[in-house]
Amino acid sequence: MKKKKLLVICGPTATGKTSLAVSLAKKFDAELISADSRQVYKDMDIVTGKDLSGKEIIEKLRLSVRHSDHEYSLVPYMFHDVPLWMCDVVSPNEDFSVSHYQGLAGAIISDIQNNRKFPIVVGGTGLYIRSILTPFETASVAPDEHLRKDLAQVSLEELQNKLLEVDSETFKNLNESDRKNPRRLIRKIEICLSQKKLLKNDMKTDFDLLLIGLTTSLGKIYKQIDARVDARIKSGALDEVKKMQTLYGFDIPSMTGLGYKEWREYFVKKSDQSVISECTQRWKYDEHAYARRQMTWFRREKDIHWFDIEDPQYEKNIDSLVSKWYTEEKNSVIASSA
RNA sequence: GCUGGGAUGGCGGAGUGGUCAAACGUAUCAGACUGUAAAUCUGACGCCCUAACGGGCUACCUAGGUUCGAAUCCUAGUCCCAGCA
Repeated sequence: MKKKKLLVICGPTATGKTSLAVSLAKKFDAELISADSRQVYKDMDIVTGKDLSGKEIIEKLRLSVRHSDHEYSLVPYMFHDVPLWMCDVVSPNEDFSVSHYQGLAGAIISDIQNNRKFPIVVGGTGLYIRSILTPFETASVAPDEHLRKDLAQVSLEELQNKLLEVDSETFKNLNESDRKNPRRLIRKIEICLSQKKLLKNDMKTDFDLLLIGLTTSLGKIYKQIDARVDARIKSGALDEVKKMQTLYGFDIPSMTGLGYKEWREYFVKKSDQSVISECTQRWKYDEHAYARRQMTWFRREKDIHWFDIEDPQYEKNIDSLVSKWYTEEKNSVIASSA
């Protein structure tokens, strides 16, 4: 049995992943799947850098996918002459998480692989990419809103004790950092309390995989980020924030994204000019930190072929790598699942 | 020119005789991570040695001084800010 091809383009923000993906998709007649935890939200366009002017939909590719009691009707945009999936899939106030991504993007990928050419996953959300490559079982344990609400009031120490009581093994396996992370502790408790029977191992996928990472020095990334933030503000980012704020407020997950959360003070407290520059700087710094976090995630992922975008040859090098991979036939040795 | 306030680690900003290499915040660097992931959390952060416990050196504008001991008190100087002229 022939393995199915999947190309992944990842790396920190502001390194030109999308435009690389577009040119590769054109060349190899592929479809793009965004791996971006923020671009899944409708109407959050300028701040998240969606850049979907025109927004023409490819109706004939529409795909209906069921995930945790919801029916999602997915459809790609025509983006620079290439189909682009997983943008605008839910409203900002709708539930969305890795679990959704794993289900929806997974379905899109098989659909493309079975019926058309091949998919290119492109984005900077490491966990989402991970969920495609090795889907995980605990993703099926849905949040328990009651429990979360209760535990939100509880002190760190109490959370630790609670988890210790519910499942001491799990607690002992946690590292120092996670033991001090309330959100993680709550989720662990949630999983342990759920009656769901879980498989021990992650499910395995068996793609003919090529991972490409784009990067460069942090200093250069910071410069890129700063310029991009300024540009987004010029194109009306603030109006978008204001609109979202009026519609949803600042207290929903989608509003914790970079470029939104920083404006809370400006829109809620005092809206004078001096605050604008403070918030803008804050936004830039937060993006810097985000790029760093992305790097620490991706550094740990094995099998990524890294390219420095400062290298004048990088596009050429990627091109030949992909061409070689694309024409190469790889047979699956063990077809495994679950 | 006079009067008052101030000068602290990359930045902001505590500290007013010992427990201060100096709270806290922030930037920066590194790390974690499996239904909030652009989220959440952890560590480092004057220099040097040590695997670590720890130790050494240099530091709170500058120069002197008081004191067993000073970022903290005194004197002079430099610069900054505010009020007066």
